[in-house]
Order: sequence, then C-alpha cells, then structure tokens
Amino acid sequence: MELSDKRIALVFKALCEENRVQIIKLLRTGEKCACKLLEELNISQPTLSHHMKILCDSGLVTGRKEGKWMHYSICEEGCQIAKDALNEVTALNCACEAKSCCEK
Amino acid sequence: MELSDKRIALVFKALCEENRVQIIKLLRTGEKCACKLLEELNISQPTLSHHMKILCDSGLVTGRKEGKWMHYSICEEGCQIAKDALNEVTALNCACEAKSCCEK
DNA sequence: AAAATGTATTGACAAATATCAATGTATTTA
DNA sequence: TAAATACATTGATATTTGTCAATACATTTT
Repeated sequence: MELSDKRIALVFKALCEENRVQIIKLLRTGEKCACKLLEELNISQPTLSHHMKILCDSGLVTGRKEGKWMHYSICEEGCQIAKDALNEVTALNCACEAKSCCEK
Repeated sequence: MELSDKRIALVFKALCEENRVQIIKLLRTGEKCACKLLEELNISQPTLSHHMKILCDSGLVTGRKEGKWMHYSICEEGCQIAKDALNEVTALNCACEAKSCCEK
C-alpha cells in the first residue's frame, strides 16, 4: 500500500528525536510498561506520555492497557510499513539516472 | 557501524517533513538541480535551500556543484545506513519478548 | 469508601523549525 | 566589464515541538 507523503513524514517523525530513538531501542527486549521506561530515561512522566503518543501514532509502537498499567511494544507490522516506505522513497529509478538537468 | 541515538535522529529528521519526503521522491528519477526541484514544489528558493541542507546533513542526499548549478541526488550509501539504522532500532530481541513487566 | 498508584491531559513556556523577503556570493552570459 | 543567473545566507516571524508542574482519570489496594 502506498502511503501519502504526510503519512510517511508522520512515520519518521517517531525517530527524529533522540529520546524517542532511545525509547524504541528499550522496547527491543520486549514489552515494557511506561513506569519501567520512565526509570530508564531522564524525562518526566508527562513527557514520556507525550513521546509514547507520537511513537504510537507512527505505527512503530503499540500500546496495551492492563489494569492501571500501560504496556508498550514494538509493532512489527508498523515497522515493516516503515521499512517499505524507506525503501520506496529512496528507490532509484535507474532508467533516468544517467543524465542530469541544467547542463552547462 | 553503530550510530548514536543523536545521529539516528538526524538521519530520520530528513523524512519527518512532508516537503522533504516529496523532494527525495523527486530525486528517485536521478540527479536534479535545485532550480528543477523548485519548479515542482510550492515553496520559495530559500526554503528549498534550507530543506536541501537538512537532507544532505542526513546523508540521504548528496550535492554536486557544477558552475552555478547545484545538482542533488540520492546517496545510496547514506540510504543504506538509514535502512540499517531502521532495522537496528526496530529489531526485536526474541529471547526476552515473552513476559512483560508490571504484572497485575 | 478512602487512599494509593499508574498514566493521560492541560496549561505554560522555552527552544526548535518552517517560511519568506532581502541580500550576498559565485558563476556565466552579453 | 556589466548584467543576469543559480544558489546560499541572513533576519524576521509564525508555527511546532519538547518540557515540566499541576491536575484529571481510571484502576487497584487498604
């Protein structure tokens, strides 16, 4: 499925901030609740909540509520969509690559 | 090579803005000069120059000056680094995935 | 039911970002 | 050499973003 440019920007917005990169890397070892993530980061609880919303909006991360806990994990489908999007936007179309515009 | 979280954020910053997504997609058909890109976008020349700087800083795009023209193209090495980074930050470590923290 | 706990939301503010007009700098053309 | 061209930089401004304290909400515990 083709994503809009706006949607692609939303996906990669997740990874354009250092704390969010750190958060998703923390989730590589599996599902973690927000309180656990909070222990490992030097940010306040509302700030974490803000970042988790952006990560979930991107599709790279998903959340599961269990009682009063919020469990976050990496979403493999969302990650595959991101990888596909990155491949797509950077895919050279070799047919036209040889000559450039604006020759001297 | 392992990139720092800050460097990863810089790479994906390139793709977190809609105009920049559009720009890199325009470059898929091959090298283009700034004036050609400008024709296809609804932004001013200084704004394009600003976005090209961010794209080049990310490593996804590279620039080549020829006379008064600036030719931009997708940098395959930089794109591979971005793909590797995306794979790395989203790579599940299956050993620990089964159980979560904060059980009820 | 009251207190405690985990998380989201709100409001405020500082910092970063996107944007354009004006200007500067090379380079080319006349 | 003067004018024109292509692009970058500067300065200004509006918007967005990241941050935290305070508060609200839902759930669990006592």
